[in-house]
Amino acid sequence: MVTIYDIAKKAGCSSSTVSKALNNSSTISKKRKEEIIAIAKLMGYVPNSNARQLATKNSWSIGILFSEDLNIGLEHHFFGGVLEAFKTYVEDLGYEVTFVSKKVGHQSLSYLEWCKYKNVDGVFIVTVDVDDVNLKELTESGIPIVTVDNGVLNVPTIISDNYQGTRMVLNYLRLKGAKNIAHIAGPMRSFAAQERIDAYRDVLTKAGVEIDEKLIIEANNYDFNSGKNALYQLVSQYGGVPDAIYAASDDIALGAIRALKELGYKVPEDVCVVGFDNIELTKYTSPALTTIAQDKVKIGREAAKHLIALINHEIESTPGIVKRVPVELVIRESTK
Amino acid sequence: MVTIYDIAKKAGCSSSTVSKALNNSSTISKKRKEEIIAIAKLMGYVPNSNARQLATKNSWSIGILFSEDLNIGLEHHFFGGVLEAFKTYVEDLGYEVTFVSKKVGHQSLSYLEWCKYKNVDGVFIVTVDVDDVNLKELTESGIPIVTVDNGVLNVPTIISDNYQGTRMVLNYLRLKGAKNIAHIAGPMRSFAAQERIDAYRDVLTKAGVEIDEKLIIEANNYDFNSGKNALYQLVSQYGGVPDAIYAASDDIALGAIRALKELGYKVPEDVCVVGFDNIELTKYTSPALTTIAQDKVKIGREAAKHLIALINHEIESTPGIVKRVPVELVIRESTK
DNA sequence: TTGTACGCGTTATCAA
DNA sequence: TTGATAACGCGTACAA
Repeated sequence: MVTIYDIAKKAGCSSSTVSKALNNSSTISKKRKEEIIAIAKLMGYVPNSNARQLATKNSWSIGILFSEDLNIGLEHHFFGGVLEAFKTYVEDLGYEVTFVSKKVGHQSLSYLEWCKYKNVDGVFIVTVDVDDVNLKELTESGIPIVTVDNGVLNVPTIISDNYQGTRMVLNYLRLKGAKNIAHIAGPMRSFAAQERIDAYRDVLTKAGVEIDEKLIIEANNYDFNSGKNALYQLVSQYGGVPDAIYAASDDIALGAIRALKELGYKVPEDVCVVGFDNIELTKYTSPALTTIAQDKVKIGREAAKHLIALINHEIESTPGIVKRVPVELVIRESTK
Repeated sequence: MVTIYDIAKKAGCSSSTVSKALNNSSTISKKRKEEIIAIAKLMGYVPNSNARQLATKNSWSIGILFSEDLNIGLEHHFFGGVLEAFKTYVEDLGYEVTFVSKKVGHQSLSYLEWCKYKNVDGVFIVTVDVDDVNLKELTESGIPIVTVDNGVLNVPTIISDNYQGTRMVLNYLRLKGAKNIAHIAGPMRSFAAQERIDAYRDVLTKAGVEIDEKLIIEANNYDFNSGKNALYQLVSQYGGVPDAIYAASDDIALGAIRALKELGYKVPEDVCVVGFDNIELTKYTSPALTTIAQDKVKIGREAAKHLIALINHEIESTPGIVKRVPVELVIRESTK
């Protein structure tokens, strides 16, 4: 490893002069500076992150909280996409991105301890078990934090505009002539699920439609099988099929469609179905799914922007939703 | 921030004694040790990563090379899943996981420079543009590296057993009575694509089947549209449809199925189609896809194991495939 | 404009 | 068993 001392020796100057040259200080002659930079390059000098951070007390690093305790992880297209956009944005600003861990060497640490250990400038909570005992300690620590929808609400949150999405779905379905529109909600522990069901009620009520509670059902989870089960329950409690179904996720919608097929119904002829997310493959299912597209890239980027602003003290941390990202209605074959 | 000096003051001893207590040295009395640990806990002491790493010259950190220059990224289920399994494994051993970046602060760095800057113990190449000029420098640097299939072959590689998978597909299809079996290969810049097409040729030849070059076609990419286009080309060059199609990825298979439908063919009645990957949603498409399941978790974990062994000098680095992970044939509705 | 000297928080050596 | 003291590599007052 070549250090600034090695360079100093070769350049015939002191280490501090080298340091100045490398950090383009203004208190150094242009000639010396270029000379030193040339030598540094020649010798293959690379600064040492630890020494630099120790001296400056400045980490330029961001922690990612991505818990795999849940059955939702990196491979989940939505969170994966959001994280990628986030990473791209902050790396371009010169930050490094490290996963928050619960261990360092042989020692176990809490999230907060790890963040202090690494002296991260901020944390992006992507997914986390909201019941994790370590979580509260972290969110209340004062370290800049942002999150995307995942139920942690005492932290600045970037989230899709669920109301807008729901309104677009319902208006579209009603325009198409659907009278009774059911809603298969996501699990209520998810904030997005709550927002969507609230919006469903609100939009219909404002449109003068009386809410039929039999048309509402909560899925156990966001996945395919939960959607399938929910559909069976819905048909049973409603005593038949509605004109249309608004599902809280694409996976739920696909599960519902599968159940409908099993029951002998056709989509969209007998029932229209709309999902939420716009995951890649819904383009290719048959019928291709009409859905609300969430803007993963924008969500990730907005989360990054917000976190950087917090880090730079340009804004104050305010718990709850700080940014709503517009969604889009993508019309395909599952509605007519 | 509380340091070992603060603890030393409170405990009435020297900082070096504190250090010993905290690192469970054997040259310290049990009583002192417990006393100091108690005080440290009371004061909320957390060690400083930078200072420790600077002193020990030991980083306990692994870099992840995950390039988003390609149109394949974190949101890709396969690589996302592999990375997650990798991360879980190494974090449990006490390593921290950081994305390799091309910038630090305002300065641009090559991959290798970044790795030196951070002093990482090893690198896991998940995805990368194989033509990246920075890549060679990194792979030849001597830093422990592993990768999974992505075309970088001068590095220890963990990969699915493509031969086994191909053989299972072909045997199965032939058993079902398929005479002419087409292969829609992946792009040849991918090593897995090459392996699969080679296996296709070899297995059939060994079974006494003469290879009909008209039954082979290379898709431009691994995605849906490439599969769709490839199918049209295949039908055109073959002058009809074969009994069965073995596609190099699920996305390709789904694209092919879509094209077949457009042409008025039924799957599996007229043509059987088999994919490769077993991505989540293929369970739910109609027809549900018969495919070869890749074991993402095992691949990620094996990559982790191998890298750790390299880091610990338990093994030597050998370029090329170091581990083949078994695959599994998952039979669903797209074959009969 | 340059160099000296010290601090960042920790580990490690060696003498006490 | 404990405690000075010197690294580790870098940045930065402050003096020259």
